[in-house]
Amino acid sequence: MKTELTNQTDLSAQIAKAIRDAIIEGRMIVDERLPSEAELAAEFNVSRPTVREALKRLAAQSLIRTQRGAHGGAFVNRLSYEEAYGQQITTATLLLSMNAVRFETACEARYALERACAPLAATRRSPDHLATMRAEIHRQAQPGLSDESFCASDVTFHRALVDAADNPVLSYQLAGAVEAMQPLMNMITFTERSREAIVGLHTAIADAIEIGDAALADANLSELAAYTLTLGQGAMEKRARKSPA
Amino acid sequence: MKTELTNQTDLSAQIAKAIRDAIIEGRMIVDERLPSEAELAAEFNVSRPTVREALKRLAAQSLIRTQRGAHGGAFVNRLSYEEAYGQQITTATLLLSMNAVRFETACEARYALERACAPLAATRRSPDHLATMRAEIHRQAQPGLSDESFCASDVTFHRALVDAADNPVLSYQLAGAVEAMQPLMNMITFTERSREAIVGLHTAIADAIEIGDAALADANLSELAAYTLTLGQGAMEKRARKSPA
DNA sequence: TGGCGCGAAAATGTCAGACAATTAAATATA
DNA sequence: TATATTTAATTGTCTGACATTTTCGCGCCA
Repeated sequence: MKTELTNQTDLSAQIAKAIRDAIIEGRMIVDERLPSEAELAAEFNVSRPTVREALKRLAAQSLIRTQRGAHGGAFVNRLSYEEAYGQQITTATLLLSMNAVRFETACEARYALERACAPLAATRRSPDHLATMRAEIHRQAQPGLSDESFCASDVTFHRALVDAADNPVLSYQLAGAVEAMQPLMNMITFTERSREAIVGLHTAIADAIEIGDAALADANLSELAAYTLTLGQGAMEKRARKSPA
Repeated sequence: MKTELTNQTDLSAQIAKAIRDAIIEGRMIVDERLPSEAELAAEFNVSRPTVREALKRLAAQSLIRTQRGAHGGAFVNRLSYEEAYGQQITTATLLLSMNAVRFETACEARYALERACAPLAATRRSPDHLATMRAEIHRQAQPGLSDESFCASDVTFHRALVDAADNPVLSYQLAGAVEAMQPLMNMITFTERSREAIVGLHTAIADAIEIGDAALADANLSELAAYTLTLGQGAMEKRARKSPA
């Protein structure tokens, strides 16, 4: 079968779209093998390099995977949560860094979403998630921890909190929101006092989650949100004074 | 400069990663022009088709755009909210459809996130967003509307609700959650009674948002969540009976 | 002097054909 | 029967060429 293409845009983009649509609309199912590159080239009436460019586009979105060898080829890939997390994080991080998103905006979004998880987390938290949260709190209390490590630990803590809600779709959505904040948080210099305050709130949150008190967890998260906001605004002001427009 | 590559994986994947890292880490800024394909080929010591495959991978993620012609080339692309929405939606939709996510899980995630927006929406809603919500409610009350159109209108209504929170980062995050639900919702056959109930709740939500009553909006959203859940469970049961495993 | 057309140059887009590398199945061999 | 070898299919990569698009500058003419 020869499939018609216009010559308005890149052929490889059109071919990629045609295959992507087939996958999204369910005309191709998971693990189904696509025709070989040579066959696709014949079908779309283009050369093999052009087909390959199209396939690479799809591979970049984790829509297909390729195998070499005799019974190799391109297969429709089951999009795993891990892959989806990764794409989410990349996209969210770039979106924030490239669009001059205000610290307040990102912070508000992140804590609004995180508070949505708190009630579920309070109900369903497993010992595992609680242990992770406690371990990260302990790490954060270590003196001599660099600001970067402190932030990284903060991210791990919050992801454990989100994962405690035991809803993979929520975890997927939140991955971007939590991780993309890290570059912004990394701009903050954490004083000993501010670390102490954060560790205190983290502990309060973990306690509330442990005893299953959703309202208390929510209240503490709110407080943490407000505190983070003031820290961030301070850091942003300092930056602004150093390099005025 | 010659950049070394291993021969463990695809060269094009390695090249794409090298460039992607440069963009993410800020070593290349928005609108900066990449070296020409020939120059990249020389730098990485590969052929031009290989470089092109790498560039197509990046283009698929909207990280670069290309221009033909004399002063053309590949440029670092400012990731717009629109592009990010699109990727979000594609990824979220596939994630749900390919991983046999239960209706309950998706529904819970969506409404949890949406309720996070409600308080902000109640504070900040613009006449524009309210008008969109009212218009969609009106459309939903039309008799003879197909189930698909009803669902599409539902999505528009909820996106207006989310956008009313006036936080583009939140809107971005929620785009996937709201849109990805549509295929699942499309499986539901809406009776006249259920449409009436939904329109009623939508109206109650819009009213609460309009008068700025966050708690009332939240309560109505909760009720809508619960109602949607029962509708969905009914539909899933019917499907299960029709085609038992 | 000022606009207009036209060609040169630079870059991406596409093609054709070849060879390398990898993998699984079929076949031959001990 | 178990193992080694061949073979075929397929993706990965390279080379070289040509097509197309776009900008720049030059010469021409009013």
